[in-house]
Amino acid sequence: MIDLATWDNGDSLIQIKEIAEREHIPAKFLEQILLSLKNAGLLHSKMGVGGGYYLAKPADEISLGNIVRVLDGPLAPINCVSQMAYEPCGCPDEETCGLRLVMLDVRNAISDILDNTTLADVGDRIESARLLLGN
Amino acid sequence: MIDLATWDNGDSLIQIKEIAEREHIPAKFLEQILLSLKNAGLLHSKMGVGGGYYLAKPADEISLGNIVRVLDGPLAPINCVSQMAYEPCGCPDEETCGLRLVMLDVRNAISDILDNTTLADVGDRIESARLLLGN
DNA sequence: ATTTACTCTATAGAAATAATAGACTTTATC
DNA sequence: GATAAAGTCTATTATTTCTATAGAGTAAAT
Repeated sequence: MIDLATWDNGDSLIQIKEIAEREHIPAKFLEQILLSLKNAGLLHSKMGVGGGYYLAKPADEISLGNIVRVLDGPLAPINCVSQMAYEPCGCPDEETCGLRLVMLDVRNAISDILDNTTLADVGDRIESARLLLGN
Repeated sequence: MIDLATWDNGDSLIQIKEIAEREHIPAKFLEQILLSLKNAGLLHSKMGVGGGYYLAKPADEISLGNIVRVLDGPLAPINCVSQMAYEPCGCPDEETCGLRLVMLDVRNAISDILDNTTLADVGDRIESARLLLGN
């Protein structure tokens, strides 16, 4: 998604093969990943000659949280503190479970970062890093 | 470890079977977990009749970070931002990898919480939660 | 008609996770 | 010294997840 946001210039489509080469990912593996992101509504695509993928929304409207949830599932380290996939964990009392209280803080810390960082923000950070290194 | 810290009254040893029953964990499975923690130096034990486990250090000197690293490995979401298990991830340029910059923030946010929360802190939070709920 | 490129489903291999089993060692106590 | 209690150590299994590969199918441009 970062690759797509980086190389997207508004009108051009980007092909699996292109991304696979740039990012060193097996094309057939990438294919499934892109398909998941498409089915989740984060990407659109066009079939046939000259086809390819493009972001479904502007880069500043797609957060890393959106993407990670699609590809890796819940942000929470344990399910009993997950917003999207809550499951009781079987401890004696969830309300007063010390581990759960701390892991909820962890989940929120992760979500504070990933849900508030968009693909556009990532692009900005890449540029800053390049400037700083003189590339 | 939280169970041990909670039920530790300075001199008594606690047995696998006891913890297994309180926390609903298969005893044979718990056994291996406690053994790992022991081999990592976080627990001590005594064999034979009247034996059991006890914390190797006071509860306020054992952080959740210590424990999680022993049982689950690195805190980092990806190895290229891990302090304890760094590995290159194969992206074109690590220095300017946008994903890596953000995931480093995530790793640090997790570590800020887990490395600064001790078993004693967890005990305090459990008590506060109980008071609040009137238990 | 042909080529390009995405779509969809199945499958395989490796690693991690959760759990189980059994033989062995140490120690207290009768 | 025999016995029972309790931790030690290694192997093995079952399930799931991760990473990857394969191949047949569909859509669109030329």
